[in-house]
Amino acid sequence: MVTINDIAKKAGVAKSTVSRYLNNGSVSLDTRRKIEKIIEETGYSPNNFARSLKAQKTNMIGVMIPRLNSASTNEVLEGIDEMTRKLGYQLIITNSDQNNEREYENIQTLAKQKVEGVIMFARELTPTHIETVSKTQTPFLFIGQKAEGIHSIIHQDYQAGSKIGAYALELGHRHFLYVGVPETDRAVGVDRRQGFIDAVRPVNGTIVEMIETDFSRTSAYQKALKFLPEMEATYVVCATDNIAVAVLKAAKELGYSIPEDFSLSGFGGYEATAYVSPTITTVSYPFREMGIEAVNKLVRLIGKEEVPYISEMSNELVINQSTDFFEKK
Amino acid sequence: MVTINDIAKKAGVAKSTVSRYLNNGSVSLDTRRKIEKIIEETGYSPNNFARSLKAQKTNMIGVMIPRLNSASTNEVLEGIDEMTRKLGYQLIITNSDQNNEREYENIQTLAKQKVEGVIMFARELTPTHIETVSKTQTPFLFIGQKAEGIHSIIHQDYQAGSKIGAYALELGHRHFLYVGVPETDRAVGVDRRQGFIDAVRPVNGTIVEMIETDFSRTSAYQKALKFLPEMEATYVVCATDNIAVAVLKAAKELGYSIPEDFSLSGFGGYEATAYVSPTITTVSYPFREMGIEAVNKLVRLIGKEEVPYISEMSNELVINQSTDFFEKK
DNA sequence: TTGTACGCGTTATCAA
DNA sequence: TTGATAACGCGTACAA
Repeated sequence: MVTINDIAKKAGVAKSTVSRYLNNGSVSLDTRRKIEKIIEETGYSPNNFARSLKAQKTNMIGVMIPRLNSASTNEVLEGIDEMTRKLGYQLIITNSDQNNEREYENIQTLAKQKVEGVIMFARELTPTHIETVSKTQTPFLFIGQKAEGIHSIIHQDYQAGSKIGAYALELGHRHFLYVGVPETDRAVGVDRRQGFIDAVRPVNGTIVEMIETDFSRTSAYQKALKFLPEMEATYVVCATDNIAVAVLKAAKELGYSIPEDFSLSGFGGYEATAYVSPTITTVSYPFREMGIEAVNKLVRLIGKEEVPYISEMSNELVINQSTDFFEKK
Repeated sequence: MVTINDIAKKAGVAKSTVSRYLNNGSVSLDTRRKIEKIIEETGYSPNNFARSLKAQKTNMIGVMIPRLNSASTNEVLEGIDEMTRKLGYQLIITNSDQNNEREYENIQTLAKQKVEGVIMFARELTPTHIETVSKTQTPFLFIGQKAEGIHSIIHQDYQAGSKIGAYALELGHRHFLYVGVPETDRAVGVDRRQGFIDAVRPVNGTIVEMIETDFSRTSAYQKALKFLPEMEATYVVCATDNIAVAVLKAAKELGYSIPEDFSLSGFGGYEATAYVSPTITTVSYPFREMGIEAVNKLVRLIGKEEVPYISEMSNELVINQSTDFFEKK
C-alpha cells in the first residue's frame, strides 16, 4: 500500500507537507505541483482508518432494517441514501431478519464500528432494545415507533386509521373485518387499528370483527382463503397494502368480485396497489420524505443540537377501485 | 471514549496484557478475572479503526447496487447478507441510482474505504467501469454482467430466452412482440432477447416484432397503452417481470383478456407475478442463491485463491395463467 | 511555507 | 505469564 510517507519521500518533502496539501492547503505552488504529480502517478489515496483514528470521526451512519424485501423500507432507504450522500456520509446497512436478538447484536456492532449515528427501523420494541440503545453513546433515531427517551420519527398511524374509518362510513358500510398484525408492533398493530375503531364505533350498529396475520403476503393469503368464505363483513380493512394484495388474490381465486362483493383497502401506498386489478384504496405514506427527514434529524442529533423527541409524518387517503358504496351491492 | 489504556491502568497491568486477553488469551486466570471485571464495568469495546490500521484488514465487504427498489436486487442482497453475516463481514452498501458517474465514484469510494472486496451489481458496463475497477487493488466481483478480466456471476439469460421461445412455439404461437430494454445492458437487453429469437427463428413463418422500454413499470405501462391496440402478435414476451406486470395492467384497462386475447410472459420470477391476475408465466431466477454464491466466490478471491472467471446460475420456466395455446383464440 | 515530533488505539515482537 | 516498545498511517502543534 502506498502511504503518505511514500509520497513525501518521492516528492522530497515532509509528510506533514503532504498532509497539509491534502487538507488545509497552505502549500507553495511548486511543492503543490510536485505532490500532485506523485499522487497521480502512484494512485495514492489516504487511509480512512488512520484518519478516523486521528480525527475520532468516521463519517459513517448506520442503518438497521428489519428485512430487505420491504417496499416501504426501501423507499425510506432511498430518502436516507439521497440525503446521506449529499452530506458526505457513508452508509452501513445491517439487516436483522425481523429477529430481536439480531437487533440487539446489530445495535452493538454499529456502536463498535463507531458510526456517528444510527437510524433504526423499529418494529417491535422491547425493554432490551431501549436498554441496549441507551448503553451506547451513539446518537440513535427510531423510525416507525416511538419510545421513551429516544428520538423518533413516526407515521400518523392513528390518523390514517381514522381516515379509512371515516371514508368507509361515508360509503355506507357498517360491518367490517379488520385484518391486523400483532400488537407487538405498536404503530401498525395497535395505533393504526385503534384509529379505525375509534372512527367507526360512534356510529350505531357498526360491527368490527378482527383477524390477525403477519406482514408476509403468503400468510395473509392462506388465512384469507379460510376466512373470506365465512365472512359477513362488507368492507375488509387490511393493516398493510401487502396484506390487501394477498387478500385480493385469495378473493379472486374464490370467485369474489371486488368491490361488488365487498370493499377492500390497505395502508402504505405501495406501488403494488396500482398494478393489481382492481387497484386498491389505501392511505399513502411519505416514505421517501421520511428518510430525508430522518437523516436531517439524526445529523442535528450528532451535532448535539436540541431536537424534538418525536416527529410525525402525515399521510393521505388514496381512493382506488377496490372500494365502493355499500348500497351498490 | 474508554481505551485499552484505561483498562490496563485500572486493572493494574500493561496494555499489552489486555490486548492479549482480547485476542490470543495467554493470560493467567487472576489477571483475566481482573480485566474481565473492568471491561464489564466500563463497557469498553476495542476501536475497530485502530485495529484495522494495525491489521491492515477491515473486515468489510462493499456492495454496489443500481437502485434500492428492485425486487431482484433485494433477493440477491438477502443471500449476500446471510453469507457475509455467517463469515463475520460487515456490509457497506452504496447505491448508484442507475447513474454511471456515481458508479465510478462509488468504486473509488469503496476502494478508499479499504473494503476487502466489492460485489457490484452491474447493469451497463462501460470501458470506464473496467478501467476504474482495474485501477483499484480491491478484489471485484460483478453480478449480472460479464467483462473481460473481471470475475463475475451471471444468469443464463440466453438459455432463459430460449426456454420461453421453445415454450411459446409449443403453444402454437408464431407472431411475437418482444418488449425489451436497451442493449447497454448486455445480459438483459441482448442475451436474453437473442436466446428467444434464436429459439423461434428456425420455425417457418415466425414473426418477431420489437419494442424497447426501460426497467420502470411506469414507462412500460405508458408504452403498452399505445402499442397494444395496434399489435397483431399473439404472444408478448416482456424482458422483465416488472414490464410484464405493467403491460398486464395496461391490457386490462384497454379491455383485453389474457390469455384469451394474447399470451404474456416475463423473466425473473418475482413475487409480484403471483399476486396479479392472471398470474404471469415467467422464468424463475435463483437470486438468493446467487447472492450466497457471490460471497463465496468473493471470499476466495480475497484469499487469493484461483477462481474461475465466470459462474453461471441456471433458471427454470414457471408456467402460470397468462399463457395459453394459440388455437384457443 | 516547511519540517520535526508526538499521539490517536491497537497489535506484535522481544525480553524478562 | 507479563511488560516495554515499536509500528500501523495520519494530522497537527510547534518551531524553524
